[in-house]
Amino acid sequence: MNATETLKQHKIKKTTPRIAIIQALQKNVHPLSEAEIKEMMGDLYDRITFYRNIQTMTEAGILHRIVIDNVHVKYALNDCEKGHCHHAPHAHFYCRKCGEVTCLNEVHVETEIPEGYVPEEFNVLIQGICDYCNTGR
Amino acid sequence: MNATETLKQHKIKKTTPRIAIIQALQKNVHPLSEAEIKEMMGDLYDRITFYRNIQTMTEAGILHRIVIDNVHVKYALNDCEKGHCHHAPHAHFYCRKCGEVTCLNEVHVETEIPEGYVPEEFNVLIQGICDYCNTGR
DNA sequence: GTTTATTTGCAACGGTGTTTCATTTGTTAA
DNA sequence: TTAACAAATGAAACACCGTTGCAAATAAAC
Repeated sequence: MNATETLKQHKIKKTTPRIAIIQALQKNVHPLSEAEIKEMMGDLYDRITFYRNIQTMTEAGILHRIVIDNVHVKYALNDCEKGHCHHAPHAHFYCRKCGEVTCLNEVHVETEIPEGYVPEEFNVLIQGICDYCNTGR
Repeated sequence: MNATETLKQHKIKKTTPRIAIIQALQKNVHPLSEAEIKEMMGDLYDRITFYRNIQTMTEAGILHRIVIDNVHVKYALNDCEKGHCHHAPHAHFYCRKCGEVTCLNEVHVETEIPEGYVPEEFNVLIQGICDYCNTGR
């Protein structure tokens, strides 16, 4: 599905910066950082607009943020076809060497949640070394 | 165990700011934010020293950082006795209403990690509403 | 095409986290 | 105890991250 269709389907306005962000993410296998998206957007990039659109499109269900730590953040489309991110709750693998994030399969988390607590969202991040970095290719 | 013993046991120097940070965390059931620790430290707080000590003590195995999102970070002692944080890998519950973090039980994560990937660390954050906020007490 | 609501992009701001460096402090060993 | 050394502190300065208010531009609906 192309960027225009995606925006229409989620009922938010089709604007140049939004299309550019979606296309940048579509062109890559892995989730991207803001810097990477910025580079791909060229002149179309504006910091404030970027943050606002990330928020709007996250709320609209078009993409999701992947928080590695309080400094590193990546963005990925919910419907990316590559990997396993079909927006079923899934885990993310962060490679400490190359910094790439890979969306993993659906995840099952088992822990004891105290009486009365109501879970709404599960975030699972696995850190380590990816195959690429591990085997030297 | 008191703060001085903790530092000695982990073989790092006993300094005033470090003791103050540990004591602040010991006095509270829940993990604390920097702002909360700062308030408890009073004059003993210095931003740069704080960040460096968090890093030093994290590496030494005294405490751990809990990253909620790229803006909200909390800190907790590894051996807190309260809750379940005996430094076995555990999940964290973040209450979206009151902002408190609760350390949960040991966690078991099930997902399919691709061939060749070497996991080193699992981070699990569950977001939702805590009992306290849910039942109105 | 005109209207209307949304979005953009600028200015300005506050928070987060790091590096460099001189000074102070803690520890170890005499 | 004191001297000597290594480590930690705190000040200044910097780079990023993320948000808000507001006027101008733009998209969608009529």
